Amino acid sequence: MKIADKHSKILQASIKVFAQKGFYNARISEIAQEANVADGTIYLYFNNKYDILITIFEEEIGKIIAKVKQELANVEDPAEKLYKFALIHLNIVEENQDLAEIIQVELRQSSKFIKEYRNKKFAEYLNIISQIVRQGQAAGVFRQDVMPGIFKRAFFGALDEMSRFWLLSSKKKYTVNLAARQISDFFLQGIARQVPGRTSALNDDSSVSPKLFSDVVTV
Amino acid sequence: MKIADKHSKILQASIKVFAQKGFYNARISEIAQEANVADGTIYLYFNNKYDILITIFEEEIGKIIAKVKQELANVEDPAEKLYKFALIHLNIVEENQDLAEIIQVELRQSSKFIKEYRNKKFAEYLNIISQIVRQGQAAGVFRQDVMPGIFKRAFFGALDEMSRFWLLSSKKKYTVNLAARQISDFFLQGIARQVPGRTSALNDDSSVSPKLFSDVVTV
Amino acid sequence: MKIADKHSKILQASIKVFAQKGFYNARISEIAQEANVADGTIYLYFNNKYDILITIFEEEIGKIIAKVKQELANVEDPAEKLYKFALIHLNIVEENQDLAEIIQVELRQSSKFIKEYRNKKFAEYLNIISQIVRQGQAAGVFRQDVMPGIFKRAFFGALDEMSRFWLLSSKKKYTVNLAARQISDFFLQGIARQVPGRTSALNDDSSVSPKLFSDVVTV
Amino acid sequence: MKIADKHSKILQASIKVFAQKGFYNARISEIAQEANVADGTIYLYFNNKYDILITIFEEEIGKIIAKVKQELANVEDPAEKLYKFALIHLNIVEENQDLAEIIQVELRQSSKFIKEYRNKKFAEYLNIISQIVRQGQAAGVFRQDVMPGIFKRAFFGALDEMSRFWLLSSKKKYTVNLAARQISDFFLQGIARQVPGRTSALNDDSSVSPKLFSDVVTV
DNA sequence: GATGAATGAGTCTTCATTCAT
DNA sequence: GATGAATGAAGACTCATTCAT
Repeated sequence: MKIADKHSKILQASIKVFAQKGFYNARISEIAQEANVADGTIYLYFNNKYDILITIFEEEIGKIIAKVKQELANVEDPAEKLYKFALIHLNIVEENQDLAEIIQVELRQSSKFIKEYRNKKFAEYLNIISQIVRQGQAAGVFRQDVMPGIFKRAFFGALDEMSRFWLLSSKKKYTVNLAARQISDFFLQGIARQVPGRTSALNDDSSVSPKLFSDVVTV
Repeated sequence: MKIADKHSKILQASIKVFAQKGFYNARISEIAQEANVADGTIYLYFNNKYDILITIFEEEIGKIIAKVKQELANVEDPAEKLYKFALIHLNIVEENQDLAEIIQVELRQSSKFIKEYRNKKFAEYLNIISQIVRQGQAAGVFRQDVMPGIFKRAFFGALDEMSRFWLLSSKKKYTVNLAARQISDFFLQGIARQVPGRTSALNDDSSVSPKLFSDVVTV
Repeated sequence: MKIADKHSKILQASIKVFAQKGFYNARISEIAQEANVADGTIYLYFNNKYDILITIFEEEIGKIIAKVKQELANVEDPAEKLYKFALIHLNIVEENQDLAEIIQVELRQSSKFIKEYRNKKFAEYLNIISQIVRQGQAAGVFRQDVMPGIFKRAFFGALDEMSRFWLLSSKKKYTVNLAARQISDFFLQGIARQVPGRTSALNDDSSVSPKLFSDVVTV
Repeated sequence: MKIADKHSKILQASIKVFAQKGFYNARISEIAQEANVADGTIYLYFNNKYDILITIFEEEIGKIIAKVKQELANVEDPAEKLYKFALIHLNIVEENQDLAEIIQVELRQSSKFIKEYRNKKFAEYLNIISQIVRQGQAAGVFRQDVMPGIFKRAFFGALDEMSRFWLLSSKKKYTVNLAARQISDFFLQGIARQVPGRTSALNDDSSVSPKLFSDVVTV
């Protein structure tokens, strides 16, 4: 058996067990059993239990980011790109439920390492969104007063919460397509009914906009 | 010292320690020290460590829901209500950072109890949002094709992710007001620049809209 | 309330709880509740949990010994006395089941104190039996080769095991009278059918008897 | 080291420690030290502390019963069999003092499990005695009015109490042979001096005997 | 490399005992 | 004297990690 096989087998087993039990309630012996190896074997491939978790993040999140970037590469229209991002994100969750569960749960732990790690690695993912926004603003199709740093978090958070809903409930109320379409449209068009002659508050010259920018603490 | 005092003292200490270390890495002895009581005293007020966590949720989340509902009571305009909700939510997070940290981290654990609990208690909170949407739709100021069940999750998720950002970074890039304004405007007006004569995809009669509704699996 | 009352109330409650749960599984708080006093009150009357157990032995066993001695006082015939002893012993067990349970169980603990205590206090009780034997031997109605030191233990053991059987089974197969009669007759007449001309092995001049006495290690 | 070895090593160490300190005062760490293994190792072979105790009973009492039955197999005469039983029983106690101590002390605990267990396993042992009695009655060498259900308990109790005496006192006053001979003779011939023409009360036609049988509550 | 028996540090929890009221 | 809330020492048990085979 090739080394790569066993490394991967343990990783896949860990994803399954961590997803089911959570990191702290997962037992090394369970992972070993799931991976069909001896307990000790795991330590030939990983330094410790925590290292397995980190490796899951490193390897799997990297793959996801790469996949999303690649699939967005040939979409030009920023609005379309945003919708596509939502669709891809939700599809990945749908197809990797165990992994998604782990990322959602364990990446929120308050361990110092996790916090730093999330900041770094996650930034890359979130910045795909802010890039789309900036591109749209440059192209003049997105409002100038939208702050990409806030938008990327809001947009990701919306998708993320939708994902959690799916992971929790076995039966799905909405399809991935519907959710992706609705959410991207919320962010693109808003839910307010377009009243002729009325423009968005975000474009408003009045007191609100200036105030918005004076709210910025740091850039 | 009144019983209520000690119960509360232990709860506050737990919130602090759980937020700092996470539930699994928190030691009962740390909580006891933080609360200035003996280890054993904790067990006069709580059945076990897990019971403390549950009690935090039960008592604190209840307070929050009550507070939000009350503060929204005298706002009439649905759009204004949505903005207010965002503002209140973010302010509560800002003012209860330890508690917010715990809710964000521990309420995602995959324990069966937590899952069920979250489903129940959280539904109440999310439904504040969907009520606003339905009210807006009834008043004709929100689009009819917005699905409240998706919207409430998207809107909450956006706020929640923004909160996490704050909890992670010590220095805040954006003020609460700015974030609340931006996020509620994203959802109300969308970020797409209003092109005269163009209507939202959500209102579009074309292929997209019909497909949206055929996507609904369950209502 | 008189002090004596509370001391006694706690003792009676302890007997009940110790009998039900055993000494090690009995909780001071249970005893307090059963005695209708506060936990702390128990320590006004006893030094510690173990002291309660000791006191039960001291006070109650003393009463029993006195009672048995008194009831046997006006019986003259040694054989009748033996039967009477059995009857009284079994009746006391019958009427003080909780206490009997405790004596049976806890007085066998291997604690150094208990061992010494049993040796001392118990000797007094067992010696009532050996006195009867010696009296019978002196009167010429009991065999001379019966060793009172062995007999007292055998006779007591027989009654004790019969008692345990009663304490364990809720429904009684045999009456106290029947058991006392049978057991005392076992020891008095033996169970072997009397064959005319045959004498007991105990009276036998042959190899056995001399061997019996040469077996004595210490007197 | 073979698994059987360690299982047995822990069991033997437990027997020693339980005998010395009693079950409740024995520490797992003491057993581990005595067995020359780590504390945790014990839990590879036993579920918990109590399980060790149960296993001691299950494995050791079974051995004893088998041994007694086997050694009695080639004795024909019921009276001789009774004497032999006494001898074997006392010899086993002599040779397994720690085990005997545990059986005497812990098997009397009032735990529900112990009670049930004792009832079941012990019945088997006691019934060896009642079988001997029935055999003797069938052969016409034991009296018909002896109740085997009472006799077995009386006879066992006598031996058991004698054993306890040995376990408590370091120096032995009597040899095993002497005690076995005396006790079996007590039960076979009785201690009353045979007066010519006098028959046992058990055979008496008078008021006593009929009363005996009317005392039987259940058969 | 692979194994899995063995390790022992670490922690929740219990409960006899104390002592301020 | 009586209370019962508070204490904190003590111990069973778990499980990540090691290492001899």
